[in-house]
Amino acid sequence: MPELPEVEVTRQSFASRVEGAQILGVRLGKPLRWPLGCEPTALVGLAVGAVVRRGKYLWVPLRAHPPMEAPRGGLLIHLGMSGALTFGTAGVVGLHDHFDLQTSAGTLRLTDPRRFGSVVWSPSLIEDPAAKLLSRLGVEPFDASFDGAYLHQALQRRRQAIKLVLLGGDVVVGAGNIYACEALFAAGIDPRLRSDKISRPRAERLSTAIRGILERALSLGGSTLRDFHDAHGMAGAFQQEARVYGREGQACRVCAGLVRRIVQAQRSTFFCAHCQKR
DNA sequence: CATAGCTCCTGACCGC
DNA sequence: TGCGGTCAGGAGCTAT
Repeated sequence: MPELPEVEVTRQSFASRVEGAQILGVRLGKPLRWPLGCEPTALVGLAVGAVVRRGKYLWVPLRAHPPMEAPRGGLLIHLGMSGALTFGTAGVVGLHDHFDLQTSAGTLRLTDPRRFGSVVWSPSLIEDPAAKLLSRLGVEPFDASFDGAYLHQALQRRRQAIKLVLLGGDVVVGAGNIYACEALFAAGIDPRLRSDKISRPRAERLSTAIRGILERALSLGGSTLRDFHDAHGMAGAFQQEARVYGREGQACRVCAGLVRRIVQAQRSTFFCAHCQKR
């Protein structure tokens, strides 16, 4: 579910409220993708710092009380395919609530039916396991370093279809299946086109499209396909603006041709063969 | 190094 | 209503 906009919307919905809170306890449900990596009780008494996002990961820094003391690592959280975080008064523990961080300001809860998500303790962002999980991530789409020149240069080294390179996240992070499809539509590029065949001008358009689509989704609170919501329980609205994603067989909103669905690396790709060229 | 395929898990949906 | 098959927003791991 969650791509960069959904993760960022989630972060914004609880970061300021949890910052400075003290950890009172940790509750673990069924196993997530990886074990927590520390004794849950070892976190009790630590204070929560400023939550930051890297790609689709959230880093929750922890430090000893009082806050002047050195950092005591943090929690690296990923929402996987079906994860959602809520923050507030902890209600009844549901079937899919697999992690609670109980703090003096409220409980941060991960609800994740498929359990592809993870909460992993790490001593810092530059030490394992956090460093390992973040090491191959590409640039942030909103960084100044992400531009047409960078994208073109990075794509020159790949022969995979452009859609798969965007999904890979090692050139630029943040676009999952929905936004990769939408960005390629916006840029007028066929998702099957080999990355190294993309010209400099088209790379320029694509970088602009990726940033634009993610920005637009962010401003709309993300996409709600099945049940995404932020930590306040708010749904997103971007999916109503989708030009191609999930619209197989429907008329393209630009040329009225039929939107097609193909499968690339076992994942659906939606595109308009008339508007998107090789 | 780049790439292809597999994998984790549960729920929703579709056709019979 | 029940059953089986298919598909789903992610991404690390392994083998080549």
